[in-house]
Amino acid sequence: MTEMNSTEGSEKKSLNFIEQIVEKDLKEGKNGGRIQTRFPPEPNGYLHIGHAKAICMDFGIAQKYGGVCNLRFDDTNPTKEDVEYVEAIKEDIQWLGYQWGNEYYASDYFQQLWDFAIRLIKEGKAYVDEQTSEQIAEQKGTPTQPGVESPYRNRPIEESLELFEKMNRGEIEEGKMVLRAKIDMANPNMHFRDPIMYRVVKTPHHRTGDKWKAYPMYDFAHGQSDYFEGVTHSLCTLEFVVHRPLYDLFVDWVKDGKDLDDNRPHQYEFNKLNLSYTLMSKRNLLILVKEGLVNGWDDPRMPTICAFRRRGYSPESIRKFVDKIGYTTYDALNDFALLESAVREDLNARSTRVSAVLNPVKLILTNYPEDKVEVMEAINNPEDPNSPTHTIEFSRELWMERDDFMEDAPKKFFRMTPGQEVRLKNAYIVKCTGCKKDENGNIIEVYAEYDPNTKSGMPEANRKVKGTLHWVSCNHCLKAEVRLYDRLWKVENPRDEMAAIREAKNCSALEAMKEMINPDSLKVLTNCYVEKFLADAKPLDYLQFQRIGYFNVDKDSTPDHLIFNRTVSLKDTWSKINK
RNA sequence: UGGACUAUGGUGUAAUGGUAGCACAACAGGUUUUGGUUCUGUUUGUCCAGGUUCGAAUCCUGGUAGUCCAACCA
Repeated sequence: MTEMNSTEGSEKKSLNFIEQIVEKDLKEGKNGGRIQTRFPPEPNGYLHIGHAKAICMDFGIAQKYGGVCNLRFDDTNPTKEDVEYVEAIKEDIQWLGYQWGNEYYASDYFQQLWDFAIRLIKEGKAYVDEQTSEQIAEQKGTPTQPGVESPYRNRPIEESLELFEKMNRGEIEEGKMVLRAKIDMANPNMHFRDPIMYRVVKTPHHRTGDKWKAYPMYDFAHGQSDYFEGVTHSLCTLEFVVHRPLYDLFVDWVKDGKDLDDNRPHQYEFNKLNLSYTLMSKRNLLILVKEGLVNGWDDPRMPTICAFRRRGYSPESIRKFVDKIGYTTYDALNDFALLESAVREDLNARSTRVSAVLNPVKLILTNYPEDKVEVMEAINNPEDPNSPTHTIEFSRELWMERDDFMEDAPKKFFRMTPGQEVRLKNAYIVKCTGCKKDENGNIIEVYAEYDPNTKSGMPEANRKVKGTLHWVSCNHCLKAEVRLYDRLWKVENPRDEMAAIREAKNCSALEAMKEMINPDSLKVLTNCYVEKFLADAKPLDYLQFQRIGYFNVDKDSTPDHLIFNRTVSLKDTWSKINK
């Protein structure tokens, strides 16, 4: 955690608006000079990269200003939540490089919240409403029209008290009664129009079982939970701006004049992450998984944290990305290229360089002895001055990339073509002499002659040659499957595009998704060869297949069936020229 | 159309009344045993109209555009 600051925070950077607020509060001695935040996920799904942005904020602020960030599961809706998600969320946070202070649950406060609700009923600030949800919605009005008061609004306190108890004892069916705060049905802020505080849910809770039948709503739980825990800065995303007055009101009520006035949580909102070519909402991700459009929550094309991990992204690269996009109050759409540049920057510095041929064609060095095998030395990472090396065998028959040979090549093709010299990385300079084709004209073998005086390390090897190709020795390599991932969506803004398609065609979310999905988002290559050095590679090892991209071992890989994922390609200026 | 919030190059983000800067992207070139990396350079910006001020991206007024709010979700 501390070394993270030294690597990532070394550049001079201006403070974001939240940091400015925190520094000001600290200076003024608010909350006794204490900083406490929380990361409050609902355990109802997997964390995605949008959550990573919130995590970096919540944990980052506490870390930077000597405070604490607690993990609090916002588990107030048992119909959606499960312990399965609790564990996954904890794993993802830790993988990102953060550690919480305490592990809390909103369900820990059910009793305190209940007592508070009882107090509000007794003070005439809350009442049990027996109307249907449709009736309540109707009376709520619209943003442009005020609401009307419920006929139950002024019922006797004793009646509400008794009914509220019944709600919680399971004597009331779901949907038949709710507890509402008595505030202001005409308020221009919809959240003030007698918001629902409690509803009946009979699904057992993943932690409290069937102890409770009445559960608090988000607005009645969040601010109070923050207050109970001593949160000073309650950070969340922009869509909660309109909730803030209600947050403050409930905190005022629960404080009830106790405590110093500045000893209370304050909510601040920042912009959530929108990424181009990415669909972020949990609801839509769930459709992708359930309908089999992807292979699970950690399919490397998903924007979930576990998918990025499986795909070979480093936690540092995600933090670096979040740091680059910053925090503001503007609803931005971030370019996916920025994330890719962050992961390339990080992986360039740390990945082990290896040779892999994804689309092989045989290269025969006709003047190289048939039985000879040489062992060449390859540096693991040229970016690292202290880099170790590993060895790779060289022989007469090699695999090279099919794309690296052209019989009739354009001028700027610095690769294998008859009559032209190229360098074989870490080995010799060779001159192409021709090729052999099958009856359909497909190239099946490429021929070249090597220059024995140009082995890497020899003086002659310094001769200027335009191209350098990677290769593996046919008799000294491993067969592998390689999975190439591309963006899942064809359109830059899938969220807006999906809404537009659904509006135009009056179709389901699934149908709209099928229209936007990129059919080439996954290409599986089963006939690849990698150097032997990779036999022991593990899923979290960072690799660069030289001249191709960054890769890692997939979690499903076995010694008998090696599987690699492409994390991200290398920048490729040749393909641009070639277009 | 009631309320809340927002607007700086193609994208994101600084400048906190005093020289509009940085990153990504794009383009051109140097270096390179990865057409990678790296280095140098180039292009492109304060939504509009008024006002306050010696001075406005910044403050004020009015437009325009966008986001959010009418779950017994969080």
